[in-house]
Amino acid sequence: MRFSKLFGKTLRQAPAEAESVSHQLLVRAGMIAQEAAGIYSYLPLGWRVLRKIENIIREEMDKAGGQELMLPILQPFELWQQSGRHGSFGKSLFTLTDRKEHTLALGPTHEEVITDLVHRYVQSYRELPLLLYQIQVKLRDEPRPRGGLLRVREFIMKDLYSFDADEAGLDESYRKMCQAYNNIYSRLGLPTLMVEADSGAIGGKESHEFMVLTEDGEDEVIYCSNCGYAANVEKAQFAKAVILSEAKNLLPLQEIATPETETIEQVASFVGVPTSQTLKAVFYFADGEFVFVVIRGDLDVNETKLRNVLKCSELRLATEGEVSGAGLVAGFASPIGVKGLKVVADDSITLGSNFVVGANKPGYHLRNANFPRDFQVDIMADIALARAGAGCLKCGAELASARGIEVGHVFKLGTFISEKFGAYFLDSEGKSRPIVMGCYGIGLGRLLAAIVEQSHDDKGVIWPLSVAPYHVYLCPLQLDKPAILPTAEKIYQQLQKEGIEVLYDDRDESPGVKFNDVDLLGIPLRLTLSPRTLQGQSIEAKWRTEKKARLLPLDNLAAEVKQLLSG
RNA sequence: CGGGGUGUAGCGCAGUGGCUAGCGCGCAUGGUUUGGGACCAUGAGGUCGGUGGUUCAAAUCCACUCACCCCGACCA
Repeated sequence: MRFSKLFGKTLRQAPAEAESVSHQLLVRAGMIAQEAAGIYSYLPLGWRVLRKIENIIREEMDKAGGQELMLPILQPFELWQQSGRHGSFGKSLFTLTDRKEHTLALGPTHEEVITDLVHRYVQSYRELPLLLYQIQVKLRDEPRPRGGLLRVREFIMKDLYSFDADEAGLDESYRKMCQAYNNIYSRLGLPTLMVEADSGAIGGKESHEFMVLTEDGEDEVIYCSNCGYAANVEKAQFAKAVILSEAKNLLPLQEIATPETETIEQVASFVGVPTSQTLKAVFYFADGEFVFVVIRGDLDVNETKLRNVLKCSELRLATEGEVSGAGLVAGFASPIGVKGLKVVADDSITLGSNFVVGANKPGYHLRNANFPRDFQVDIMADIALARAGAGCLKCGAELASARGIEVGHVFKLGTFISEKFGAYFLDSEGKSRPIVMGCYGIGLGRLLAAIVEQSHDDKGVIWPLSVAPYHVYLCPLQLDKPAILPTAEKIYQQLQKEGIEVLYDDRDESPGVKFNDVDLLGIPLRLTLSPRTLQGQSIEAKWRTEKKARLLPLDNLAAEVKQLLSG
């Protein structure tokens, strides 16, 4: 490719709205351009990178036994009613109305379509297992697109769906996919961490995410460097310390005046106990129902866990008005004596005794509250948020925290979707059983952005060879000097003839401009031809990742370059 | 949806009521340059996000509205 003909120019300054490193660099390099919030065009260079990522993914999916197909983006809304997931996807589901006033959804994912498809074709266990995948555009009306390509509303995603006869088959498909994912990340030069995850709106049981650890990641990962336990904070479990009160026995309830103590910290220090000796009350609205949540004072509520135990789709904190409307006194609320409200407790309230709780009247708390002596709960579960410093549930070592970009997510779906769509098969004994499903997604654009986030310097992007838009940047200097241009042209032809991907900078620009552009674009190997090098019948070769250059003889250059690229 | 911010040339920005809206980069033409974002000259490029209002006069003041960004909520 001749640089002079390339569509998309490099920019010295990134647009003001670009905040994340990958967003800035990709825009400055002329690889992507924003059209609207969370909607981007890929320019030729960016598209080349994306297609390379796509091909690597495709190769690994095929190697794992996947079969590629193409599914519709326009989907009958009825499919979503049939699966019941229109509720869990909620407003993220784009919908439109056709001329016959029929509602269609723009596919945010394709479990519905593929299960509906598979149920019409698969009738026997002999046809299983089946691994089907697609690489195509998905649309989600995200509440807040952000970070350039990191979170968008229109994106290209590889999604593979596995169909197995039983749980053991699913386990095998799941294992294969995890292996394929690790192959993909390794070919992309992207270190990832596999973490336990919540399955969210997709649904299902076991689920893992693949995280690229970086400070600007939007997810938080809790991990144990001793035993290797790692989980998204949404899912992370931890060992809750057992708190022993000074008194060994359960003491009688005692009301105490606690003026102007609204927060747990104020209450604890006023009464003279640690926060772990108190109980905290938090109020939510879950699908329109008021919920009273109680948790030990030193812990916080994990809203994802709470959502899961409540099996609700919409969850938010209750407003002050709703709290007082429920007959509660904010800041002094108490689980003791509540009537007619759903009470959810974290199991930490059983790991201690003689707690301080609100008295449900302003300015007063109660000492020595004990469960279940003094109050009852409707649901007791782990709904606590893990934090760095807590103990690992598996080995007891101290947990740590890091931020990450989610570049892959795999789910064991089970049979809930196949049952809804009547995707049953006959097993070897002639018995009808639902197909056991899994799904495995990778966002290509996010992957591209994650590579940049994780591989760049102050000059620009540093592409790994496997996805670089071009492998070689051919850079003649002083084009008006004798023999420079003809020699460069000849080299360009030779390299192309040998199948080397070369970006030929035929522009009449100063050396500084060219060098800065190639660094920004992140092309791995730079070949510089100047009167100086030409005098010795040589050309200078320099890797993007290295400071030092070396001279290569001009004759047999293509072979030399090939050697360098393969080595 | 709550909080904060920004909309002036392709990009970055200046311009707090005054008549012809500027600067840098980029772009075009000519010339001089050439190993890390050269220089000179000339030039093209603007419904100042939109609508309505106040005023003799609005990029500038007021109201409404739209778009985009950040934090939170939410979300693979």
